[in-house]
Amino acid sequence: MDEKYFPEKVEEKWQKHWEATGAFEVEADTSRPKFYCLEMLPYPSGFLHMGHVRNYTIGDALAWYKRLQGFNVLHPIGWDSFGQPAEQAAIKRNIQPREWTEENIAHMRGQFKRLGISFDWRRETAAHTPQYYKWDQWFFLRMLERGLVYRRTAPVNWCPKEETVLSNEQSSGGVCWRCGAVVEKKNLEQWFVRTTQYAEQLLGDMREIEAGWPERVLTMQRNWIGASTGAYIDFPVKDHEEKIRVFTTRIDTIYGANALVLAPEHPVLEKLLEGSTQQKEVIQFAERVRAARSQAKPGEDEVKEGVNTGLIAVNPFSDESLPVWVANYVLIDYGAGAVMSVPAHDQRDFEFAQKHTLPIKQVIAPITHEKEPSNFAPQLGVDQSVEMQQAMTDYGVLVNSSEWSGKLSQDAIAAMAEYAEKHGFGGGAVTYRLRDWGISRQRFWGAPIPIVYCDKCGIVPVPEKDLPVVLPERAEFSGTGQSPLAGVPEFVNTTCPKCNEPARRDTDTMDTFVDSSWYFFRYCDPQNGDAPFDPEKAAYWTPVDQYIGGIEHAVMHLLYTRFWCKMMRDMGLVKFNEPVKNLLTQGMVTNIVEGTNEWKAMSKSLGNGVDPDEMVAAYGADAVRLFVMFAAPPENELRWLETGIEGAVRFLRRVYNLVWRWREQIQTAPQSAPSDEDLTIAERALRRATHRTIARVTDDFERLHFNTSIAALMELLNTLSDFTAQTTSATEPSGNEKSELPDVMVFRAPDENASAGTLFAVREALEAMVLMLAPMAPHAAEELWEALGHQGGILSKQGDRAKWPQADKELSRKEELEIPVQINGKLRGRIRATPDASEEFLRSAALSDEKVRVWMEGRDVIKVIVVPQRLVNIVVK
RNA sequence: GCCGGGGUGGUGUAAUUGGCAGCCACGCAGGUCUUAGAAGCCUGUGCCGCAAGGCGUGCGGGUUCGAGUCCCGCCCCCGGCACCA
Repeated sequence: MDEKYFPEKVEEKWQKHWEATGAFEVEADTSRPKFYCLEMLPYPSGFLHMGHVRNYTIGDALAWYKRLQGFNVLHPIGWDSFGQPAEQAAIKRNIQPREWTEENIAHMRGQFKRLGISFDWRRETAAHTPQYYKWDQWFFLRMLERGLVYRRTAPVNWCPKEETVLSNEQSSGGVCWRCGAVVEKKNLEQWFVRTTQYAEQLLGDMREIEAGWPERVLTMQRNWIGASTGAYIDFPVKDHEEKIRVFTTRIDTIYGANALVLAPEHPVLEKLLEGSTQQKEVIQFAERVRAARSQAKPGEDEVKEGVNTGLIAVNPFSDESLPVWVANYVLIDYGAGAVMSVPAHDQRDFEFAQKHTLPIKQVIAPITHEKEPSNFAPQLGVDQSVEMQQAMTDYGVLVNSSEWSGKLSQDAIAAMAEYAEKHGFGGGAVTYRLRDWGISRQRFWGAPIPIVYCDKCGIVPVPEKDLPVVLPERAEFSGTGQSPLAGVPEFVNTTCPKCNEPARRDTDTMDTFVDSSWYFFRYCDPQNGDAPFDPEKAAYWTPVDQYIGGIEHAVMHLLYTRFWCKMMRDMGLVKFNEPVKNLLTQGMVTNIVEGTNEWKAMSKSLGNGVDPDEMVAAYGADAVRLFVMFAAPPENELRWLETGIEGAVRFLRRVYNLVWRWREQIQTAPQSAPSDEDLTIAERALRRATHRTIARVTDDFERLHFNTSIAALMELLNTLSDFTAQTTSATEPSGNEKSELPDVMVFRAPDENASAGTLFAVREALEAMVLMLAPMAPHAAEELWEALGHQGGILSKQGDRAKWPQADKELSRKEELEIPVQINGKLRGRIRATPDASEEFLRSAALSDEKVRVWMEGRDVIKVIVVPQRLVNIVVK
């Protein structure tokens, strides 16, 4: 140990030690409790940014804490190394994506090591290696067998900037998740994963993770899945066999239906309109709508427009004839792609009816307190299109609804669905907003889809023995909107696995969210050549105990990985429903934008980025990590403040100096605690402070309140500093020491005759503090732990392995309390008492306190409230 | 519009169950050391007031001996979704 704290030197020393001793390497061991601590894997963009530093620092703190608590901790890292930017770099710098990606990984790996993040590096995986993406392809084939992957032509989201298809999740809000470009609609043949098959489970199983996931994320997923309970109804069409199915949540309003409205793309139209004079008009209308949509901006509502098809449907409840319309406001991929239009009770139908002057019929009356449903006599005409200003969408009482009139909406909804089912024209149903996951990407840098197209045999899956379908080393990146793989003949041209005739490979690659859906299972068994992972090994480590990452993946990655887990469960690979027990979404790291007073996420374009490497060079990794953990709770925004890091270094230096000062003397401290009588008041107080701090910090770690645990450690340091000052002889340091080390705080030597009690209390405090500091500042902690006389490192595998300190319950209670005394709720005095003081004692002590008496003069005591250990409140009049 | 989260000093924040509002840190001010500065150390720092004291957790009400915390109404900020039938 040097006299002065040199972070660079200390950090290098311990990083080498960890590497040499394999300190963070773990194996499954059923005799020990496990803890799987996982941070979302990074995209290898080239450089770690402060957001990464925060993410991995949080995870690392937890990993250290759990190790010290005796858990077998899996803390792995890997790379989300497929994806769009590698291709852009290829175009821009004339370098192949692989080269670019691997250079970036090498650099970022170095950054991680300089930060001292405690990964088991032997388990490192990268999505772009054939050893990894082989299993993406394997999963694809397994899902294909199970009907969970299928190919179809569908209108898909197209990012014009990246020239590829996006999933619904990736184009949420009408913009590309990565580049922000406004997405267009394109009709393409694509591979889809049947996520909708698990919609119900994706929603229902949330119960299992409710306690461990942020409300925000659960809500976002719930909204995204969007379950809607209602009923479907099949409407017969006059002169046709086909029926038209609609979905509605308001079957109680069915007597108010004035039309059926279909989405322009509805498949049933083709048959129904065959030979009809209206056919042409409907087709033209559909074309017009599609053209308008491909140029529409997100958030802009179209004007409701439609055409009458001339078809007539029959309301199965009322036998009324209803015209069948096609309109732009009905969505093909939600519900049944058709609705019954009830303008009186649905705002959209109302607007449509106004536009096309269709009749409006009220069938729900509002409930008022003056009129009971039983004696409500509707005096309503049939057409209210003149009177009504907007739709009445509330529940109410049914009117104008034949025998259903007089029922309440809630009751009618259930009864009418049941009636429809009984009579065979409908029934209760739940529909979901969630759509299937389109995974085809017209990109080069991804896992090739293991499919071959043969003129004779059609779509043929690549046999498992031929996996992986390896990505070619190079391709041309022209930006033509077609996959670059299509321009690589040696890749495209192959033979059909079935008939051996010439055939063509699928030239799309998989969405990179496929890679990240199961990577943390691969970490459990990263070298496996025969399977994605050994289910037994995964059974030990998974599910993930704590997952940490950004909120931006609330719906995309976290929904896909939940789906994947259920799919793997049904394949027998895992035994649970949910892959992640606890989720922490960390907040953004922001910095002030120069010339403004706005805090915004660090970014190149705003010029407010801070380079982690520079910070580590200037202050040390430990100080950077400590500040990041201290400045705000993990979920909050973190405002970057250089003065804050300086504060963190100051704290570390003070701890360091204190250890330096005591390191020799405390070697002679007694091994077991002296009895209370052998301790001075100050020594006892220090011991109590130590144990109270242990209790607080432990509790804070359990709740992931890292910022308050650091505050508690700072308090202990302040207490220890005061204690040290008191027990130190008043002699000044010699002039020599000063001049030799002018910029170091020079401490006076502790009293050479320090009592055994002092030495014990100080050592206890220092050891506890150093160990509790290890999660945030592991390098400094290691150095100090060694200085305190321990060999082989904190995680030493030989005997002297450190354990998280235990709080002594008795000691962590306060010896004496200051109990506030209030008069009529206002603080007027304080009394001293032990924690076990009786109510009676507190009461009389409070009433006889001098300060309190002054305030009671001339007034009557009405009541005295005594809360033991807390306060006394005297009510006077 | 619907759903979710939030509003506490100059700043980041803290406050198991309703029980001393503001821990810890940043910043600021004063002091000490120094030829001077930096660093370090010490003291102070919610607002008003010389003080006694009063006021104070977005606003207005309520429950309670007692409310940052619970209830009702409102305002504002952030995030998500949005023609979802």
